[in-house]
Amino acid sequence: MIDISEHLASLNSRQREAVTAPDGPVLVTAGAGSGKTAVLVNRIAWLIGTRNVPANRIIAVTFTNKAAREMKRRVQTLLSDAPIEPVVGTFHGLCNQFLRIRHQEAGLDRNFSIMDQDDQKSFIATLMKSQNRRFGEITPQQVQAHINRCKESKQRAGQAEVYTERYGILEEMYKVYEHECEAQGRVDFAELILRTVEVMERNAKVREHIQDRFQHLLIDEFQDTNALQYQWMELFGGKFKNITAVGDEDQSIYSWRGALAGNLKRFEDAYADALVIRLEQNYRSTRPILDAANALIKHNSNRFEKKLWTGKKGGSRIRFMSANDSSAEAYFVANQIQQIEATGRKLAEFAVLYRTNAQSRNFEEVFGAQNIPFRVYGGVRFYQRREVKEVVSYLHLIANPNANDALLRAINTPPRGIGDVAKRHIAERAGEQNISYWDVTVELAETGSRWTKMQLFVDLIMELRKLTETRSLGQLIKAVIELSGLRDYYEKHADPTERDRVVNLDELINAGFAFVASSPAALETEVLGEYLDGVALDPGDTHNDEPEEKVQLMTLHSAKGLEFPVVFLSGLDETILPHFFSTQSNNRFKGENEEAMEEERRLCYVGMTRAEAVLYITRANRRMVRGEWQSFRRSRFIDEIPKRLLEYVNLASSPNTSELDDDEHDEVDSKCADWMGKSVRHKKFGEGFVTDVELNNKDPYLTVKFDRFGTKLMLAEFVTIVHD
DNA sequence: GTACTCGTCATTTTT
DNA sequence: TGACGAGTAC
Repeated sequence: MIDISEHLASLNSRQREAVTAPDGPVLVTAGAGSGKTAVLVNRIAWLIGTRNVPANRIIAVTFTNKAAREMKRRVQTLLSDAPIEPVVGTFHGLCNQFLRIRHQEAGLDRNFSIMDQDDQKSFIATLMKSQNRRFGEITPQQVQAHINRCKESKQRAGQAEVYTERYGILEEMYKVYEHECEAQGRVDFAELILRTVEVMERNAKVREHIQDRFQHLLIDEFQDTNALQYQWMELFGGKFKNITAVGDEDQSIYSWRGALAGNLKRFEDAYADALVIRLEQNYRSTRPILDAANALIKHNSNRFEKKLWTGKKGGSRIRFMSANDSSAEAYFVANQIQQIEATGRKLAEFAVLYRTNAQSRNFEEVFGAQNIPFRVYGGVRFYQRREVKEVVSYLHLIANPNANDALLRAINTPPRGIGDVAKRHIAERAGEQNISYWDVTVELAETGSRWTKMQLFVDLIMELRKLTETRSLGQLIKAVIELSGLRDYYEKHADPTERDRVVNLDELINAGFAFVASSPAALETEVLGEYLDGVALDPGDTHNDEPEEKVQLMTLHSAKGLEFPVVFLSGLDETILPHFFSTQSNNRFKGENEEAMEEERRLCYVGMTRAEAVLYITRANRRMVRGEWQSFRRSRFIDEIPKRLLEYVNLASSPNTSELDDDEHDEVDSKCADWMGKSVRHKKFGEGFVTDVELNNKDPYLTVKFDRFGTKLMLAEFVTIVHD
């Protein structure tokens, strides 16, 4: 038995309650920075160490590979001697493992390959082209959205009733897509989960086996689960119902991808006996930051009321800067960073957050000019680069001869004289004879001298396939790059930006060698398959682990889950944050899209709660948008933050931040307590109750909801308390 | 079959 | 502004 009581002692009582909750469903709603990961990690360790649950009978699910790795690492640290690890992974990663083992039950090709969103889109585009017909207004993205939406609601092609022509085309393409995926052994992200759910539902033997095996199921970031993932949870945890779900509806920022924050409520309703624990103590941010974030998120109506608090004393006001234009905004940020850095902070402690990727340009230019090292997260990922994708499609074709679009990409890269005519010929013959592109290519190569170019390509692939048996992955990738002529092609290219691609080719070889070192697979041929899964499911960051001394630039979405001592939340302008699309109506009769607006507010909330000590909010009157100057008004979100928490600064301000003293805090808190929720009477408006209290120059301003006159803002002296 | 030019189009993107 | 795909010129 492993004693983790020492670790439990470092938790607060609510956290401890969650960690040591008895068997049965547990729902933890955990505010930003309230230690939800600590709860999950400690609960796993407690189950293994104290409750003697075998580690391999615990399954924990996260959304990102990074989070999964982190969780594994921390559990391992807590249980230093434990020989077996719990099963920890992402929804997609776990489903992939499930399907690899049971590809027969799932009706999948043994070597099925996984398509990421990009692959899926271009696959659909290719299919649409090969249909040789007009699609009117319908784009591949729309078909993709349709397919993914259907799969998320468990709908297969042809199951929906078709009322409009448009919908008919979408359904038709869905059918073609399904058929081609089947034929080529391709599986998209949604399919991984849908297939798993289907097998679990259909196959009682598999279901019972899995349900018996996993005594405990834990899910992180529950607000981000979609309908299908909820069903996955019900199936995997269906026998013991020892399900621990952790989430925060206020941090739900992926509803546009099908995430249903309502799953938290659904869980609470579905498992009536669930132990519900709310974590509201924040360990990350100072009080002014928290107060501001709380005040902001309170403007969302569709949420469960909760208030984050901290035991921390002190903390400076949020510094708000309104610049004349976007470059002044960036100069201000650069300037503040330089000044604060001089007082001893490291560059990696600063983060600049923005709503859209396009905003990073401002900062990149100015930081470059000011010699501030920075790192931009996101952008074009390593495995999305053209030259990398080219090598990867060779690998796909080597591993899976049915991968038609991999063949199409590889066969003429670098250019070797096999153009559109030849490709079309391949596609047609494959269609007529119902065989793969690869088989056609082999046939053509054998039929005569007219296709010598194809013979060379076939020889190349055959040779490379042979190498998989004797060479390591790194050597194989190297061979692909050399023998295909890709290296030569890029090295001799006239355009210098094209020549730079060679660097990425070399990096890819390194990645191949590094992967083998960390891969559990025994055979070289299996390593290739695992590597390709990883490319799709866990492309990782190219420069991930190096502890860099650089300012971090990223979108609000990618900042979720991270924290930084100093945060610059930039672009707080109407139509940027909140974004233009959420200020638009999706319905002719309503002014704004309320749901979308609330998601923007949550996004802003996520950004603010990333800050530990210092939070800046910046904006600009004018910005360059698509090559034109545009004017902006400040974001409504700024007005939703109480004035007393903001310090207005300008370009010339030094970062000596003004402390908000605790007395003032406490006074505010006690004044708020005096008035919050009380029933009051006003001479003219009659009776109502207090929904909010703000202090302005120490005078309490009340927001009062009157029975007959709606909501009014007024000084407290104009009303009298009727009763508590 | 390949290289260039022009027109179009622009949220967020864990997997 | 700038990235990307389609269409045109070699």
